[in-house]
Amino acid sequence: MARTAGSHSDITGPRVRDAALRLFARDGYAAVSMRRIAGEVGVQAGALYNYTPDKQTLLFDLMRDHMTDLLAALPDHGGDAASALERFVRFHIGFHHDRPDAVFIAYMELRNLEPDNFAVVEALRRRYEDHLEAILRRGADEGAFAVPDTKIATLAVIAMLTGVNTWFRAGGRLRLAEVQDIYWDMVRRSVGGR
Amino acid sequence: MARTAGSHSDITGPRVRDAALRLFARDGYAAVSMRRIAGEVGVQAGALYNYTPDKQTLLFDLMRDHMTDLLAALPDHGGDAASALERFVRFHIGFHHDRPDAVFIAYMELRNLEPDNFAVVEALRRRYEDHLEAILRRGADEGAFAVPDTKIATLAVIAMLTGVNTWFRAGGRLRLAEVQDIYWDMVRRSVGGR
DNA sequence: GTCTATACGTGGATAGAC
DNA sequence: GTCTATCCACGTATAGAC
Repeated sequence: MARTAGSHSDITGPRVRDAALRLFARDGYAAVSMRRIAGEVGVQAGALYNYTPDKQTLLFDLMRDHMTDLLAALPDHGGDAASALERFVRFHIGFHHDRPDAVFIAYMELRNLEPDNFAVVEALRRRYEDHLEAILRRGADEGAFAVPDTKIATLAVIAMLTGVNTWFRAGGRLRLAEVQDIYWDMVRRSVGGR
Repeated sequence: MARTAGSHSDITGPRVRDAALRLFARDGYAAVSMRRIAGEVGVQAGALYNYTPDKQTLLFDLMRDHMTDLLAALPDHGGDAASALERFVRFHIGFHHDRPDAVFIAYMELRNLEPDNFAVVEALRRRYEDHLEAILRRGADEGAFAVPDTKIATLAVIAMLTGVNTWFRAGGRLRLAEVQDIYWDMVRRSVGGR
């Protein structure tokens, strides 16, 4: 309906983002040129600027959208604290496993964001941490958990869970569900649960 | 000792490495130019090549030396498994806290190592993991720990501990010794100790 | 919307004087 | 050992034709 014949903007745009995501994850933002992204998509470098004003915005959009998706997908944290924590652990591992490139970029490329963009992404990340901390604090208040410091416990748990992405590969010794079981066991113990 | 008058090689060399360490940690290997390193040291770019054959070797030397120092500083793992694990936890946090730049580079710049260099650094990292895994396995065999999978527990513990460097700053709410206490408590619980 | 062509800066690394 | 000067490749981004 009223789209110019031969227009590819609705297909090329996502392809630019996909290529950038993959290349940024593999080689790092600073090491990836616009020419290389264009090459992956099959267009010339100049054509990329129909889809992003510049390289920085391309990175920022990828990171912000990843964080937004992450927050939107968070499981409900109702019910008792222990089951809410279990849902969080399994969710974190599963969600991150499904998006290894976006996760890697979200953790590695923070320093390549310009200050204003950094502030936006950092605020989103903070909201994610707050979600977990609320679960831990509720469990501590109810006596279900034994955590001396909920903020530190939050950071420790997230660091532990995110580490899965550095080594887990489908088709290896363990299935994802087994990894989720093992980590849930370790997280539960670490916060003094049960 | 027959050193040429005016020679600074024994002082400029370390200064080149120090500057590279700091700049690589702050902005990333790919984003730091040889000119900028030279500027920090107070020499011209060409002079750097008296101290390193190229930029890649400069990065590699920093990473390899860091890993070598880390392995050399590992505490003895004798005694019972629980106390060996406690020593390891306190050591890891303390050692990493003392060298934030080197630690950051060791984790962030692996992908910028050329294949042969990567293999060397990866082998050293593997030896560090094996040290911890040996403690966990001994504890599991002795019945001191309850870990379903020592390899996963190893990676989980290291990820959790290394995460301290992303947020802890001296002069904040907690002293380092308190952080070590809290993490030792969480690690001990996570492997089912005591 | 994509192309070619290009402006313009900066990168790693080297040559040769001092 | 350090300097200046330079080579040449590659970076981001833009202009204007189609």
